[in-house]
Amino acid sequence: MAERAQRKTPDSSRRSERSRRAIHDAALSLIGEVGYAKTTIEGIAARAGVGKQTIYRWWPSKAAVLLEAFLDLSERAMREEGQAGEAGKTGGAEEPGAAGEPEAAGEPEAADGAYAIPDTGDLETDLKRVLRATVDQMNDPRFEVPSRALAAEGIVNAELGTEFARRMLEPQLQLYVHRLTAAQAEGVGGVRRGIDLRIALELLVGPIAHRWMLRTAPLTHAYADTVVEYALYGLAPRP
Amino acid sequence: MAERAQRKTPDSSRRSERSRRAIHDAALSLIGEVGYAKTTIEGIAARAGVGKQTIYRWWPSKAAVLLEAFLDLSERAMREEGQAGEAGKTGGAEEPGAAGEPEAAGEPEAADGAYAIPDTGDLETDLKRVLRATVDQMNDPRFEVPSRALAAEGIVNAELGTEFARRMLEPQLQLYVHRLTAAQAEGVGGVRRGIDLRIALELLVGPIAHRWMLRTAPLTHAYADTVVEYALYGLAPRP
Amino acid sequence: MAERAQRKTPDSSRRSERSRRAIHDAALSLIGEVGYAKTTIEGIAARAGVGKQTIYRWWPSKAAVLLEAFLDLSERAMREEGQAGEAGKTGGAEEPGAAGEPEAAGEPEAADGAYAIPDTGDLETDLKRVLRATVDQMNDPRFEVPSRALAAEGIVNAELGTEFARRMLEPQLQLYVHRLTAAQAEGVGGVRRGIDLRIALELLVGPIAHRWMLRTAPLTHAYADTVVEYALYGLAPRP
Amino acid sequence: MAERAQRKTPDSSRRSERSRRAIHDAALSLIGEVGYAKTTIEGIAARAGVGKQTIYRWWPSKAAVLLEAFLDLSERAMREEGQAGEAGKTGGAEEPGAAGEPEAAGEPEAADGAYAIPDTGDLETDLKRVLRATVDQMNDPRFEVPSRALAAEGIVNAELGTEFARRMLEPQLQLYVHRLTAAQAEGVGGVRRGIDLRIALELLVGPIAHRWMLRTAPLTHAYADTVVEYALYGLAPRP
DNA sequence: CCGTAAGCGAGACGGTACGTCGAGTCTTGGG
DNA sequence: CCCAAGACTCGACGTACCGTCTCGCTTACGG
Repeated sequence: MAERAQRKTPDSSRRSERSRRAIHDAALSLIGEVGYAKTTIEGIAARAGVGKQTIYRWWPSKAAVLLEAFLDLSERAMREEGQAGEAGKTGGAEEPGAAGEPEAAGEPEAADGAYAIPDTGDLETDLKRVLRATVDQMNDPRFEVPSRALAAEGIVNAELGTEFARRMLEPQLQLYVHRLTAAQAEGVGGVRRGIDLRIALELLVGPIAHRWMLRTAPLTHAYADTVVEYALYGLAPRP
Repeated sequence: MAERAQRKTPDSSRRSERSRRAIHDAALSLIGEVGYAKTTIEGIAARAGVGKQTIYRWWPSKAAVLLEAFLDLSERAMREEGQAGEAGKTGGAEEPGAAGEPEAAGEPEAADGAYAIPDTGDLETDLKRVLRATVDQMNDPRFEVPSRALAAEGIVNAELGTEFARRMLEPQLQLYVHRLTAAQAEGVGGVRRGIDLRIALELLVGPIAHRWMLRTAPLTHAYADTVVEYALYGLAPRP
Repeated sequence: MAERAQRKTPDSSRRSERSRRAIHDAALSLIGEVGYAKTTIEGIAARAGVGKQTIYRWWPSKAAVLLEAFLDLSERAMREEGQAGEAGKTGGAEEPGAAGEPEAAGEPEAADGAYAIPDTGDLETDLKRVLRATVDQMNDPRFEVPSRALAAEGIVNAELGTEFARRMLEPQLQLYVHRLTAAQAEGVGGVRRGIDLRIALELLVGPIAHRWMLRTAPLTHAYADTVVEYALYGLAPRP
Repeated sequence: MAERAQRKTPDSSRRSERSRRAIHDAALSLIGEVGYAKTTIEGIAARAGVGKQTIYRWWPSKAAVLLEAFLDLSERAMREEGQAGEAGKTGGAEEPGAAGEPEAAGEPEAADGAYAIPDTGDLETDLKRVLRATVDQMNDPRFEVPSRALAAEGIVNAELGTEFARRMLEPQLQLYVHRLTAAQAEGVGGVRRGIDLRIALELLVGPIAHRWMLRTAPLTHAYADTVVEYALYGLAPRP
């Protein structure tokens, strides 16, 4: 989306990295301060000390600016975390995915193997750990406003929604699929054969997203734990 | 929301029913035609043959107009359906709630008893029936655009989101709770004691909502069925 | 203008005198406070504690309300003055004429003879006296704002302008004509025969009005005196 | 007035001359067609094919637009006239001044010397000529509507009134002062020494303005002539 | 003496214009 | 040719009043 030109494809090699950064920062800070709806392109340009045209030249819409800025933010956040912590704790899921593909800029993305759901052999514990991390991230105010803005935009705007899902969410969701695949291979103590893992994943992640969306009740670790338990063992009485 | 005044509480007994209706209709048709973002208050007023002030007098925002119009639509749709069909088929869930209250009166929960999840004694079948109906409704183009618009607005705007959930979704969700409560009482073939029914419900409805939101894959009856099965019997191998 | 009906001539015998008065007062006070342009019918109605329709029923325009209110004011001012002073001093000219015909209400208008330019036999002195009074009235802040509003409206709106001139100004101007007629009869020390008195009057009153209109210089008694002298004896060197 | 900024002083060097012209033309034509009161900024913008903001950016009010447009018109009218005629005929007075300055430059008095009251040595004749021209201009329908609008606005709005007088009227009035000064130097057949020329001028011009304002009688050449005669030789019998 | 038909206060209504904001495009001057 | 700056056209915002139209209510009259 970043590379999409506006009229006659500007020469991206001459692009000012300084401006790009300033626009990201301005966009994120403004959205944090006044909300997405009241954030304007003009406002971003002014705060970034940039001409409006510089934004229009490189991005097709306000949402695209935010998406890129947010991707950048997540990536940076992840890198910091990755340095000092171990990978397992990191794995957010749902909203603010960790391993977005880097766009435009060329920094190599090492994540793939680095950020994975840990496999202690105990599926239940592993899933709880990851889902708790996801819940934490969703509660992090730094991420909440932009996440909501992007999710909202994505619900209504299919193109951006797809982009958002592909770049932010899918990488995370794939981690689940990996872990569940492993669990399915284990036999006992894992996941039943024949289970569609994509749907299995949604059984875990859907309820979290639902509660986040509707704000019907707070998102807590306890909630995450219960979701994992119910999903693994079902609602029906065990025979 | 209708009674909420704007500046110095207009006299709602003098309110023109004709205008209210025309505004609802204009709002829904415009949103269907050009989408929520490009629908303007000015446009609604023009199409409804109404002064802008008449909208501003009675609603605080475009979203509020749409919410009320949509509630009205659902209600009418329900009434029609209720006349010719039986209740079981009706029970939509997630998005476009069926049992909106008559909106002039203020009761938050109006699922008169008329609209309830059927209880054939077979929980799995009953849930599949309802979830399929929900899926159908989500795929109904008449509802899709406004639903997405309201959901998007609700994600970002907590006040409207709460209102939306309270008036559109909760009545439906309560139906699930009722049915699950009955199932829990049954003993065998139902729901395990000790299960938090609110969470149980989210296990069923969350995945549907998730897929609808992210558009990762089409929402089908088969999907609904699978979700019910996984939720009831768990992902783990049965002992 | 007051009697002109709006649609189907309301029954003026049932008219509320209380409202009429309240509207006059509200109109004058509002115009004094915020100026004519920012005075609105709605504002007058609100301050008068009157329904808007009551204004629209009896007056065709804001200007008409003001005209009537101002006429009323002048009349009352005159009556008060007339009680305690002698007539000669009173005679204002130009703008806020004294002897408007009373409208609608039936109070007898005694003015005609009462308010006249004094005839001491010395034309120059008499004219100075009257012109000084006119100047005083134009400088009276109580009259200035409404006068200017009405004059402005009258310049642009011929109908109202005529009405204004006829009811406010003409009575005053006629007084000049009377006095000049007498002066013309006198022979020496008066006005030359063959002089068109209407034009003579304008020679006296025009310069005052001009200066009032353009605000090029303050209106003073000295100015009035000089105008009288120049008008009587001409600009050219006397032979 | 054009350079006066609205909020944060736009850069007048970037100003679009095309728009300025279009706005002038639109304003004058609309005022001619529907009158000043029914002319709206929105209407001017629409007819000029210009955004409203472009008007609000450069002018503080509708009246200011008209003033500038009218100044421009007078200037152009003058230039045309000046090319083909001799100066004497030109001298309008009162309302639509002839010698507007080029307005981009700021000199308040631009009567280059080119436009002056002729001095044939016969003051009476000279004054009649000029006053007749003034009368003609006041009767010219092209000028009447805008003149009345500006005069009306100026009566009520001191700031605009002053501006109007300074830029439109004063240059003309100064011409009178020049001519009268010359006349005063002449001795016999001119103007008496000791006469205040400013007041003398008002004696000539005031009556014309008065009659124009009140519409009490038509403005004719004969009237102009009579005014000159009365003013020069006085109303009183000559000894 | 009692209905009934005004005038009245109140204020909702369909409109028009206001003055402002921001979108997205275009132009200018500087690096 | 990118960029900052910002003027441009356009369209929508939310507000203020317009002049018309009900509403109840009071008030005086005429059957």
